[in-house]
Amino acid sequence: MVQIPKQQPAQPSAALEAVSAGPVAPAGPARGAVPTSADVARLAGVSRATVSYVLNNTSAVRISEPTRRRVREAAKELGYVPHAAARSLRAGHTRIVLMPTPEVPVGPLYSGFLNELQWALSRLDYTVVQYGSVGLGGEDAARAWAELRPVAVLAPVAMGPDGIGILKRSGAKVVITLGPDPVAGTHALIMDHREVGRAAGAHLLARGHRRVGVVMPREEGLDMFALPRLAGVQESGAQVVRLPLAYEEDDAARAAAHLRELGLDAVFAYNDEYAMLLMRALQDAGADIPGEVAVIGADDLMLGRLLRPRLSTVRIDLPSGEELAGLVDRLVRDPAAAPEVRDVLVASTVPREST
Amino acid sequence: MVQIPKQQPAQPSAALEAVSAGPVAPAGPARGAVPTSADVARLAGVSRATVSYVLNNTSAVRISEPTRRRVREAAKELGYVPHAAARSLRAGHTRIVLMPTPEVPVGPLYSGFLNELQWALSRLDYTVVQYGSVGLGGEDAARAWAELRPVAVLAPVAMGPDGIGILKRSGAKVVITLGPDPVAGTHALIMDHREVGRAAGAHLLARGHRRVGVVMPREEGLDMFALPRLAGVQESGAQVVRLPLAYEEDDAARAAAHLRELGLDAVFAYNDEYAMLLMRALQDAGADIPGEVAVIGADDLMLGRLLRPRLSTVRIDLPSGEELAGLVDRLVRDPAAAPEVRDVLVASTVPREST
DNA sequence: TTGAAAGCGTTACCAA
DNA sequence: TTGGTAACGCTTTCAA
Repeated sequence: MVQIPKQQPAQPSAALEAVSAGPVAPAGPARGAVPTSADVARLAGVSRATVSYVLNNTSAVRISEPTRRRVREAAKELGYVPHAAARSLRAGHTRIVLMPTPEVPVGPLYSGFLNELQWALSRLDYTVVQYGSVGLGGEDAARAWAELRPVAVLAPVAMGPDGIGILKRSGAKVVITLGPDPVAGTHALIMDHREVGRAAGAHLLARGHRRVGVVMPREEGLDMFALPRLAGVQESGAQVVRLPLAYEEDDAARAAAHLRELGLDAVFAYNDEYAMLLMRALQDAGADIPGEVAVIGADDLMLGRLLRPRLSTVRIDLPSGEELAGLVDRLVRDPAAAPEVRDVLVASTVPREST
Repeated sequence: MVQIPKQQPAQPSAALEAVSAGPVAPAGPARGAVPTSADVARLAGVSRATVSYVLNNTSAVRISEPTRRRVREAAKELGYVPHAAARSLRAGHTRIVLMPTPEVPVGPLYSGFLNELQWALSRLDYTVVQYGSVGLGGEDAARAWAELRPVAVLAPVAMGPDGIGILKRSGAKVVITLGPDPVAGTHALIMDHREVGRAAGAHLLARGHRRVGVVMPREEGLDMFALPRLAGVQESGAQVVRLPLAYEEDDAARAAAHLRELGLDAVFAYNDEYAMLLMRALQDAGADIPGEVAVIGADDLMLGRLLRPRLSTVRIDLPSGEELAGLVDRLVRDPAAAPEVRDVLVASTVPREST
């Protein structure tokens, strides 16, 4: 209460400008400074409130046409752009949807899915933020994400109940987990890749193959999908041998030789790309496909249809990005809705010539 | 001045809490409300300033160990997470790097590149925001982006000088365009896909092929790359025929027939995937490759090595994501640096068996 | 129809 | 060593 009580609480920035820009009172924004709505107001000769009304087309208030024009012209002249952070600070919420990025390139199918989802969300006027958790554990990652106060989070499987609690408590209206298992207290899109393995295993068994090799990519980060796919094959009742395979020709040749030594009569190759790699190595070594060994991939990529023999595969249907974005939007509007658990991964075999 | 004038200007939220949560003054945050640093301060019995000092490890100030502990415990108990928007509002800047997403799936090479870049930026502690411009024209898009006050923008080619002006004026320290041509006033990473076409054309000419078909994907959005690649082939001096091709087997069969009718002796197939598609159609129609018609792709994907004949291709080297992220970081620290124009796309032919 | 002012959650200056 | 307070840019209620 000693000095400068509350003399001119309204125009502090104007004071700063006077210092840095030169002359006195009604100056424009300082050179190099970003114009604010106050600058627009000053230039248009109105109050900040009026500027806000005009630029947001607030319908509850009637502003005269001349005033509107003056404000708009001032805004344009200054190149004024509203400040999203300030706006959402005031509003108390954001339109941010957080999508933690998978750490690893994760195949054309899934990344296409994420991409589509992203676009669909943008179209619904959400701001999609990709956040790398970068070496943070579950809870630390959740805290980092929570700083952005996202209205919704689409979390990969790693997220546990604690992380979810942190996000919810920070104001996230919706947390949706994508993964093999539901997490208590939130919506879940179950994407159980065991189904993929099961489909492949059942198909191979039906064709009379018992001893099945399952390709396990050596590439980091693919375990997330590879392990459940393996488990699925095992559940189908086939006799399973793991075949580690790096995405390189040399390693494929080695794996092909190994596979023949083991006397396996079929291979589930993780996906179509690894299948193509391994199939080529087998053919180069003189193996007959599917006579000596049957090969099945997954993801139903175009390339499978182009191989000879044509590659059998497991087709994976994921919901469209638009559909999912719609779900997110619906849940944001009605956050009280009971946790929804949806099985969204549908696997079906596409028999072709390689099995 | 009728009710509740300005009695307790300091604790408005506390007042709200009193209403919704029950008892009087020093309550915790209202149930369901997001805890703020003020809540932490209250619980720890210190001021907000002290909370800030403790949680940010401000070195300029010495806080007693017991106080630190009290603050930290209070924060943990409440599940306090700082509010990024408030922080950056106060700070006057963000660590947001805006990366407008391409509207279309754009091939494994480029999307891998973007993905890598994104991770590298996260690792440098930037927040990467993917923004879909969704039908906004250049300037409107720029304005939408500017609302986030990004410290840096990595813009696709579309951005013109006006858009750049808007971003710069809104406080973006760095704008980098990715595209075929530099834009005045900013840094540019020149990715000139004509080089790809030139390399392919030169290679085919050197092998004695004159009449070259150039595959033009019918898929939307790929023109961005396809047109310059076409132009590059034309510049190489070959006689060029455009071959529109959708990424489907049927259309490939049609295109293959058409190509043979035209008597072309070589094809540059846009990329390896289209090359594989077309090559298969040609082979199925009984064409000898490279005897009757030579085929060259681009991007040097693994699949090219697995085809028979092995696919010749144009290898594209882009800088690593880490390198680029480093560049962004350097420019952010030194925004005054003269605009840098770097040619980052290096194309080299990888001759194999298909030419 | 317009304006004044409060307040969103932070941090940083200055005083105690 | 700690606390009070102003200020970041915006929206919105209340008054005029």
